Amino acid sequence: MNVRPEPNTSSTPPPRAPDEGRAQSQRARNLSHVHPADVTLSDALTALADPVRRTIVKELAGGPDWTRACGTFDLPVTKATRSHHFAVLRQAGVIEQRDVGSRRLNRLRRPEFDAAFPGLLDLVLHERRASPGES
Amino acid sequence: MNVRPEPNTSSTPPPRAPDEGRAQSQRARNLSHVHPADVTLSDALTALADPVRRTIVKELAGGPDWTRACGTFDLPVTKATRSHHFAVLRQAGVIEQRDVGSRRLNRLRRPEFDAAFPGLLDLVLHERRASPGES
DNA sequence: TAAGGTATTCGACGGAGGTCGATCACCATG
DNA sequence: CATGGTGATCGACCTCCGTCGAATACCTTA
Repeated sequence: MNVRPEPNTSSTPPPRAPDEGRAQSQRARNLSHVHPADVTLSDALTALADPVRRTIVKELAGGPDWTRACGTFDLPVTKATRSHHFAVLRQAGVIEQRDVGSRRLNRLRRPEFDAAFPGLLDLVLHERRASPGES
Repeated sequence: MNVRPEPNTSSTPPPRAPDEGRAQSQRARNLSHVHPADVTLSDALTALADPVRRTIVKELAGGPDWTRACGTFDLPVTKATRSHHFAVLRQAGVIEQRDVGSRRLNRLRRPEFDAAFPGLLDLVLHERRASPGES
């Protein structure tokens, strides 16, 4: 699980917290990212094999970058599980996160992830419905 | 886990057991296949998330169809586990199997699986090495 | 400072799945 | 028929991981 300097790969200029120029907060310091290029195929497939995580990815692709906080997703799990899934997606290079105020905004790493695993995200985004299986 | 009539989708004419025209043996009757079109994305991703199964897929792609029996693969697991993995790949629509004599020959369902999950097999076949991580 | 909202962390639980040895079924030879 | 080879099945074990409640940390607003 490598961690990169993480240059600004965003397609849209990300919003900033009010206290812009100050030192990183402890919360932001704990936010470690992994670049898709450093992710194994095992980790990528495992991350996207979970239906809850695929729901997150699909909802995230439905809107602009940096507009969805973790709590705004419609998921059939509690806060703790939700937080776990976001961490897995982040460590698998699928999403990028940034703290703004008390919320944590998300972005789907479309171009970088596509470069590392061509077609994989498309497969997820073209999926009819999640797995649980009712119409 | 649907089971289809399974028409002959092979690219190469598959070999036949010596007793060609006879009734299906019990062994062949237990061999149930699932067409990739009937496989969920969850099952496809889960099947290919395992390093042992990806090794099978890659070895299978390295030679012609219907030339590799289950026992001819170089896998770090016992017979029982090996048999389990082949069953998972079969139920996920990744491979097709056919009994010839006392052996069970395999075929990678390249065109059908590609049609159902474009790019997914390519991702696996282009993977540098399996996950365990030593060169 | 207090209160409320957002999100992570911790510890525990339970189920799913990868693994194995042993056994069994089937096929092909002597 | 007996033997050996191939592969599936069974039962058990164990680890991983998805899940949760509770506690904690951080931010914002009053």
